[in-house]
Amino acid sequence: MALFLSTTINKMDSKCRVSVPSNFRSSLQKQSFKGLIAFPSYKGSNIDACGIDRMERISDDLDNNNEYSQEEFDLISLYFGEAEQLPFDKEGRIVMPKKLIEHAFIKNEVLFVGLGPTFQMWNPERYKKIKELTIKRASEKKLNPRLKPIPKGV
Amino acid sequence: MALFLSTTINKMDSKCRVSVPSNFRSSLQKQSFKGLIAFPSYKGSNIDACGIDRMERISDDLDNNNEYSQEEFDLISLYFGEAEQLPFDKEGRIVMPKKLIEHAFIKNEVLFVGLGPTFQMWNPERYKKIKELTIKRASEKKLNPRLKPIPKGV
DNA sequence: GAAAATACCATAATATCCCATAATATCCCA
DNA sequence: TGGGATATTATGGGATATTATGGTATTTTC
Repeated sequence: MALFLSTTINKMDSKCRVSVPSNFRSSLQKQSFKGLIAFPSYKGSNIDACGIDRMERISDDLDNNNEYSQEEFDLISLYFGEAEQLPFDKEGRIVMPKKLIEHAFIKNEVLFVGLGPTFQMWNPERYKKIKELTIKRASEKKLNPRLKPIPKGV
Repeated sequence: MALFLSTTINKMDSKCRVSVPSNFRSSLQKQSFKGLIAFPSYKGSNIDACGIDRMERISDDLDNNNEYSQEEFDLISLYFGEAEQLPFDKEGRIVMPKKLIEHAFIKNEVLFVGLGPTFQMWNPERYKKIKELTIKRASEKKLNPRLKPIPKGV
């Protein structure tokens, strides 16, 4: 499974083309669909994305696992409906659909943020603000930013 | 699981390349990603690092564990965005990203400090100062410097 | 046929590879 | 155990490949 890390800012041109960072691309290129799956985040004004592998797994899980509640099932279904399948061009770029551009207030720069199995795309300034807010809230609640339950054997 | 021990100082060249100490390298080379994961320490001006194995476990844990609060999840997510995946070149060097160089005030030397399952990278002079301060504080509080029983699994 | 979408080509900047070398560490066998 | 022979490091620099980013041409779509 892919592991997306680090952040990169790339430019979006007049045709709404954006180069996907090469380190993200390398794992996406290995998958059955050469590109990425993107959908508007329901939590905020950013775009959630991942490779097709993850979507296939979620789909299989949804099909075989009866532990989902009706609400969960409906929510996931919504995701599938709003998901966009964005193929790479020869240069490793994707074309940003208008819906996503509007949802995330993308101007001419896109910030890619790795989140492990998934990643996000942001308007860089918006990301900065949200990040600062997250840190502020965490320090107010005195959350320990250390990765908590250390996984077995580590 | 990797066990990083001892300290080494290596030079960073004009291309920001640093040779990773061979004893660290040998265990990192065995992992699925030939290189290391590095991120700015939240505690101070140094760099925390480990192998991909550790990150994969943390990522899986985050993906499958529902016991995190939203704040915790958001905060940990920030880490993934700040983490850098640094591959070895043929000679066993990594290229230090500008962000990390700035965070840790790296000049032309990098100090590698083994911490068991992880390790750190420092500006050597800064490390020396912090180390002296730590010892001073410990002696003031009359802490017993003997190693306590090592926690299971670490 | 006009507009939109896609493929194709060009290029500077950057990152990576590949080779060279000196210093150090390791081996090996008398 | 000594000490020469061999291998491995750490480090440097030039050559090569890759990236990100334009623009132009060609194909679709309606």
